[in-house]
Amino acid sequence: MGRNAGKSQGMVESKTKKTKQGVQPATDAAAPLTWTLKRKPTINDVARLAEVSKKTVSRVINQSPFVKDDTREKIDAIIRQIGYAPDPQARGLASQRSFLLGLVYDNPNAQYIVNIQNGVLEASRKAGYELVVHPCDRSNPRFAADVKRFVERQKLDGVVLLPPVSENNALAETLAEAGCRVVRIVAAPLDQPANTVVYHDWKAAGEVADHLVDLGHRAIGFITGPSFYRSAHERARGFIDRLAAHGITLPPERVVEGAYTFESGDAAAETLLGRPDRPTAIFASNDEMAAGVYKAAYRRGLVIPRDLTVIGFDDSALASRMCPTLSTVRSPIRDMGRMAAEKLIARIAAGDAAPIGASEVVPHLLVRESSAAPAT
Amino acid sequence: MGRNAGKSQGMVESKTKKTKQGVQPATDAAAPLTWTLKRKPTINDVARLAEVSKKTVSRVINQSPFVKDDTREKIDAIIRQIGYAPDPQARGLASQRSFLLGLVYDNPNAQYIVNIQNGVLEASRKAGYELVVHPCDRSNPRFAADVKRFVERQKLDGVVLLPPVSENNALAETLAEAGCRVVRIVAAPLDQPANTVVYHDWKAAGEVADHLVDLGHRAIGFITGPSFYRSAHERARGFIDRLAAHGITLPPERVVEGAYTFESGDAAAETLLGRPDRPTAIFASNDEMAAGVYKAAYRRGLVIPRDLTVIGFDDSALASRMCPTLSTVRSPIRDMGRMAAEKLIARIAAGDAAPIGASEVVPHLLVRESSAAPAT
DNA sequence: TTGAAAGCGCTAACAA
DNA sequence: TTGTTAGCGCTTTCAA
Repeated sequence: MGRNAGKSQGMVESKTKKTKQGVQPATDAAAPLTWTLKRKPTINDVARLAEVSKKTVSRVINQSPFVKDDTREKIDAIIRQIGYAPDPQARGLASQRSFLLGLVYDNPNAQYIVNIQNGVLEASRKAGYELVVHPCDRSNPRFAADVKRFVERQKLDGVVLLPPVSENNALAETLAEAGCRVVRIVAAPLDQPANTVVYHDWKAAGEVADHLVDLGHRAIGFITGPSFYRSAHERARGFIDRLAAHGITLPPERVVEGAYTFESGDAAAETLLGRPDRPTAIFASNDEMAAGVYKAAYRRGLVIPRDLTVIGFDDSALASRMCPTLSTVRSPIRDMGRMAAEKLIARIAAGDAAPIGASEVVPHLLVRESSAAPAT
Repeated sequence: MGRNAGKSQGMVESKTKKTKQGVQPATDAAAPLTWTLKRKPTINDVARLAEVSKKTVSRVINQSPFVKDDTREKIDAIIRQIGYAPDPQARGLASQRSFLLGLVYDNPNAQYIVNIQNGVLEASRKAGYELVVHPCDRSNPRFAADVKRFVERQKLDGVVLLPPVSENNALAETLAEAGCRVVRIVAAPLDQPANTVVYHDWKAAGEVADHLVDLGHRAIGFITGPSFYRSAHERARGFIDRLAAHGITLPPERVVEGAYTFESGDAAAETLLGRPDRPTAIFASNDEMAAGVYKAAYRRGLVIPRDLTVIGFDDSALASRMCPTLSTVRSPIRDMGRMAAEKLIARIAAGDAAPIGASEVVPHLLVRESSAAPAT
């Protein structure tokens, strides 16, 4: 100890202390009724005008219960009168937080990002948080360190992780260890319920299977997502299991792996439709790929849905704009963003005390024009 | 003065000073070679290890030229060694900044937002800024005050405004008065070049006119954007002027105002195609509406492009995924975001000193499958 | 070229 | 229930 002790103190009485105040009332006695300074009011101004200590004002700001009602009202009135707003930087510096939430993603789907983002914003706004967006690149070996650095430097109060980066357990742990609350949006439960918003794509994929079978399709093609996406697994599992329940097994040549891109959907459909007995229906694991199927069908002169039923997944903007409109699965994406942010905020507010139930989302099938019974 | 003077000083020597340090080397003398503390290193740690004052470290961090090279290298080495990173909150509190950029928008087009956002992120990352996104709602009467409050509270170093809210001069002025640098992305010059990235949609719309005329179209339908969008005006001006240059005047019944939405495009096309002598080509002021035109044509059994040529604007994801693919105008949206952020950062760095040239963007026409000569 | 000391605006620990 | 005091980690005069 004592390395610093006393070295920064001295006979300061004699020095002129430069305070930051601008114009002052002629006497210190009277509190001005209106705020006439250009300078933005600080907690000190509020304290002086209310004739209480900074700390009491601080208590009011932070909703401490240990303030007499009169005192609180008086302070609130002055705060409103002079338009005081606490400085988040100062607040954060003193309390080791930031009043900032983060959104970390590496998903290329713009519509998805914006929808989630809007949901997160809806909740965070309400609670007085601002949102810092932070795309990342899993292919970069330093990406986890980068994200950690971002979170630490900004002292983020919490972070929402989107798939597929949300599926990276190592990252989630790293961030949690760094003292940042994390909520992950994921396709399958892989963490405590308080830390995840889970969407059960497999159930919806099962609905797709039911739908196709109900229509009478037996020759069914399936384009999966890339194997490193959890959602791709879940969608495949739900679809295949449910088909099996109907006594249908997809032969390997009817299943093609796509990359969740338009081009890959086109190519996969080309493969499926190029075989001697082409399927009468194709389920593409997302809308982008389903659009690719449309293209392949268009090129071959096949008419949807007369010659081919096509089902997508995501209900992206595309789905309702295609001609014919695309049957697809809708997830309440924006709601998922909102739920994730709400979880985060609840945990921040409760100091992680209050247990927070699971947030589960079950998407559902929207039948549109691209569905029809197979030609007989 | 003296309101505060002396009241917070005293005989501090005798008090135990509670410093935040964790484990310390046994003696103050030797600087440890590696950083063994759990606590994140601060500027004080760097100063102590480098045996210089805080201020000198600060100078190094802030790239001050007034540091001897040896000193700088020594400090840099230690910074790297212990993995020190300055705390933006503390830095900001002391210097009245935040190292944060803002993105303010009220545009509903997700793809557009994300593209711009990515461009802004590309530039701001590089310069060590993080990005706070802030959608707003012009229909709310308090929206300008809200945005101002946001900018002031967060002490944003700069803000990028997207259209259409970027067209609001009052907002831009309010923010500038609040001391925040603003760069606007706009469809027509309405500010100093340093403050805007201008995209010349009218030129590209002219290209569309040339293209249609070259193909031989004379009966041309035009769906404009909503009149309160600057871009809608510019696109209309460019298109109509250029048609006029070819000696073509659009009769009023061939011009319908849309709302930049899919549905409005559908409805407008319905109107245009429902008239006795329907146009052989339709230029929709954005891709969303062009998709609506596809739908109306599909419903009426018209084949694009055989019966109808359709041109869009924006080169959204939709355009290349439609069947047939849509001829449209591509703006380098992401680049515009990057340019805007670069301007902001340059102005911040230069203290607004260095004049920054105009950033002008000229989009261009992409001819795809939806273009053809009119049937004869 | 460097350093000492005083804040930035707020919260925290402790005391009253 | 309220106030006092010492920081949070950095930059900024001003002086050396």
